[in-house]
Amino acid sequence: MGAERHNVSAVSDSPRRRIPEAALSRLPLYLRVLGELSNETVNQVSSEQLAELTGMNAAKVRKDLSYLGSYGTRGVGYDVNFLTYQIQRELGLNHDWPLVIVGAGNLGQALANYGGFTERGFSIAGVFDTDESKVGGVVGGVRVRHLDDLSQVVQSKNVSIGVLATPGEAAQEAANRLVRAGVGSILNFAPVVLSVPRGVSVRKVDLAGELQILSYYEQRRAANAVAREAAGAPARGVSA
Amino acid sequence: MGAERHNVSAVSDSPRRRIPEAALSRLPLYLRVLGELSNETVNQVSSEQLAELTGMNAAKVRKDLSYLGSYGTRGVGYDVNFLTYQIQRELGLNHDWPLVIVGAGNLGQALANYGGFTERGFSIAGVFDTDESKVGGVVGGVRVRHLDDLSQVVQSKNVSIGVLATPGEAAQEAANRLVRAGVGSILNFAPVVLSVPRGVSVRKVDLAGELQILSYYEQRRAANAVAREAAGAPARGVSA
DNA sequence: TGATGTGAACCCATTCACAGCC
DNA sequence: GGCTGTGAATGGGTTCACATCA
Repeated sequence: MGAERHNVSAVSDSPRRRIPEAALSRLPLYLRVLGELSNETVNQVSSEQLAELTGMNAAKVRKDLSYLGSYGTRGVGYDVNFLTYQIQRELGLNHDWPLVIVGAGNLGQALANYGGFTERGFSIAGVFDTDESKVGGVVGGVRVRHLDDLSQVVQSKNVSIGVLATPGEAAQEAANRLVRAGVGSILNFAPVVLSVPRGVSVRKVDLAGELQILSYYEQRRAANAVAREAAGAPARGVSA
Repeated sequence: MGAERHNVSAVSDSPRRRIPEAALSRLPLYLRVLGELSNETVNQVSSEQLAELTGMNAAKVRKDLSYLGSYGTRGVGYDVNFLTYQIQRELGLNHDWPLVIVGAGNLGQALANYGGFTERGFSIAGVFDTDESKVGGVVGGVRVRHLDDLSQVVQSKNVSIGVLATPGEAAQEAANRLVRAGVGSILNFAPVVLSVPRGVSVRKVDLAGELQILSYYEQRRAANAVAREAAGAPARGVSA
């Protein structure tokens, strides 16, 4: 595929250097911890401390942060508020993002009620469903609308993020509607692999899958316990 | 730190070869797709088809599956039911896993009601909270108990997986209780980095963090659009 | 002095490409 | 002939270790 090495002289230069996916996925974590430090009126923090608080190691923290620019002070550490600002800026969190939730079942309702989204600057522009018995109800302080109104809301409120919380059967069609309405990113809770046009970003959260992975660890732990009992050795854990 | 290189000759050798974390995390996905194929009474599937259905590529699928053993047939593909069985077996899904949910707020209730867990063989052995106004209520068909009863339930029902859905402030203490009660794996929805004894497995689901990552993509998309407008070039998307 | 920022080394994950088998 | 299973090659991510600078 594209064998470009220097992505320098692109169209007026990419708006900002691209952050590696793995590092990007940790920025929200740093952000949260920094927020807590700020509440405790801590002003400076070292990569060592940040590593401790996030369960990472210090070198990784420094490398991750270095993708944002050189915002630390050698011999001192990072200014908590300044670093917070820079991460927010990089993630695009310096303004609110309206989002829509599609699916007003158990999960959709919970997500609408879940304070964590609005707390972090994501306002809920609408909750949608096709089930007439749900339409008209109020969820998370928002009236549930029929999915047919999706496009209108997305456009009038400039929504670019959609949260998909339908049953699996309805997910692909709902995703199509989101895309047609103009949504560019989808957070998918439905147990389905979505097919979307190139350019649309999808992240998937697989709740049952997470449990299945834990099940694997538990099974190993159990098997180890049996093996240990047979041998009489006092080893512990599964090294997760 | 620990400079152990070969962890081979441990106690009586690990009960089964260890599956690389990355491959492990995809097994639930394969499993789900296989389940759908089975419903459609498809008997055989090639790595190519599985790749198509899961959004992976064929080589990755084959390598992932090869960690389980050699369960395919050259020139033919994989037997859907047999492969399903082998993955389930590897993940420890050939028996039910009881779990407890700690936190009966919005998220805890939603998870209890969410059919996806029980559908996949995880029964809910109990829902717990410390809030007296919640204790005694019924959620997901289960009575909410006081957190003080956790240990008793975990032990009598042999629970080894805990789902943590408390507010951040309560999460660490709740995790301590889970561990003390004997739970070995925790699925953590609280916006907190848990500290647990070595040997306990934790997986974290960061709902707000997922949105923040999408926000990054959207911000880039927006910036690209501006740059394109300035140049008049017809490129599309953010290459996510 | 002490902590950042970063090449280089290392390690794990993905992809390639083909031998092996049905 | 066709598809799996897997060594080898590649690539990305993590860690090391140190030059750099407040």
